[in-house]
Amino acid sequence: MASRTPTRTLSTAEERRETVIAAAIPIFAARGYDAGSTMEIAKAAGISQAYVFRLFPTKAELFAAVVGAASDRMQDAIREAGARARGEGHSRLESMGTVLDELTERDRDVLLIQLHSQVAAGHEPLIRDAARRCFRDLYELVERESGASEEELRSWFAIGMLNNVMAAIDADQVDEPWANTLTSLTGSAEDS
Amino acid sequence: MASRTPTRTLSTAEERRETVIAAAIPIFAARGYDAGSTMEIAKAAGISQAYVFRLFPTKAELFAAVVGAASDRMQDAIREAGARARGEGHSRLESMGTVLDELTERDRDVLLIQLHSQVAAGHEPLIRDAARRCFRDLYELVERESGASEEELRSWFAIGMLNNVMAAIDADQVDEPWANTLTSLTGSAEDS
DNA sequence: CTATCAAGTGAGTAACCAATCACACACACA
DNA sequence: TGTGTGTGTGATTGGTTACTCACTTGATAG
Repeated sequence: MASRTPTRTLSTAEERRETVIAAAIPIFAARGYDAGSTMEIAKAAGISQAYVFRLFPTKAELFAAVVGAASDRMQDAIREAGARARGEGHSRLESMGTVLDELTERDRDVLLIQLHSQVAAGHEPLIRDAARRCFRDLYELVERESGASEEELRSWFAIGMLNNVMAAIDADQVDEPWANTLTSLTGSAEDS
Repeated sequence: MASRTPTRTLSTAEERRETVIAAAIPIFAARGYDAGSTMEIAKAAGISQAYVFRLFPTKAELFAAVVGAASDRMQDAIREAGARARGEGHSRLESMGTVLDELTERDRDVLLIQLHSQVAAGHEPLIRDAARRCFRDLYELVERESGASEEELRSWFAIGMLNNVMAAIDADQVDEPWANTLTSLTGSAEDS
């Protein structure tokens, strides 16, 4: 024990946890909770698989941490959009709409993590809690930032879920009416 | 022994396939593609695991068949609602809205299968194709039955995806603002 | 130099799972 | 009665997985 003088703000183990989470995001995003293996993640993070389990007691807890990180990244994007809207005098609700488009284009992994957390929620209580927490935090943040009505919030989340699913099945690489309609972005006029 | 039981008929392979698909639906719905095992499905169908693989060459093809069956069940519900709307003189688009509510309440497994097919699409081409086919068929059917605009179709599917996700995380068992708003049904006026 | 303790690993283990295969049984028809 | 075809299974295989444990390394303080 004999601990003293916290000269380091982040412990090394804590830094490693960040590394592992960052390495796990693309893997879980691509393969999901069940099919994404801890061995693969360990290799991507440059550590042994054994050490993954020293940093996170179970795979489920690692995944829950990844979901939390993805949620944080979404929240940052939303706050940023809110601030930008205030700065440029746009409607805040309108700018909430464009957040989804930006995320769809730029941070696809985060959307996929969210989707995977929702389906893994069905058979892993820890993940179910993480997925619900993600919704609660997002909901309260968007409500605060946009001042939108319940009906508007419902639509916003609905479009978000549609975007997630379209990303998951790579619908933007299909040139058929359903794919074109369901992947068209919310904020943009079609040509510009 | 008990040598001569009168006329014990063996099932035809096609009948068995239907049985297996029916048995697989709740299992894949609850546990997803990766975590739902063929052993579990075989037991639920009352046959050996080996025979599952005689009826379906791979697990992915079994799952794709399950997705097809789920898609058929959704299409039936939609056609029925369309016919009912015509009979009762309701707006057809309006009745399309209530289809989702009914499915959410009555046929949750079908919604979950759809959701699971979408996430498994990411790492299994056969399933990706099944998921896309499901969307295309559904899209064309709803378009035909409702005569809705692209914007309306987009909203309809978006709400559908939101319902799927809320079902997956059992949001209706959470009494918090986000859960109450995001699970409120489309067709009903709100209570209290 | 040595004691200490956290960071980190190699080498497992037990369980599980998709897929295979040789074989048994039931039926129809000759 | 025999023969062929399709239904069905027990036993197994090769591979993967989450998770464990005994152990080493490296930094730091007295």
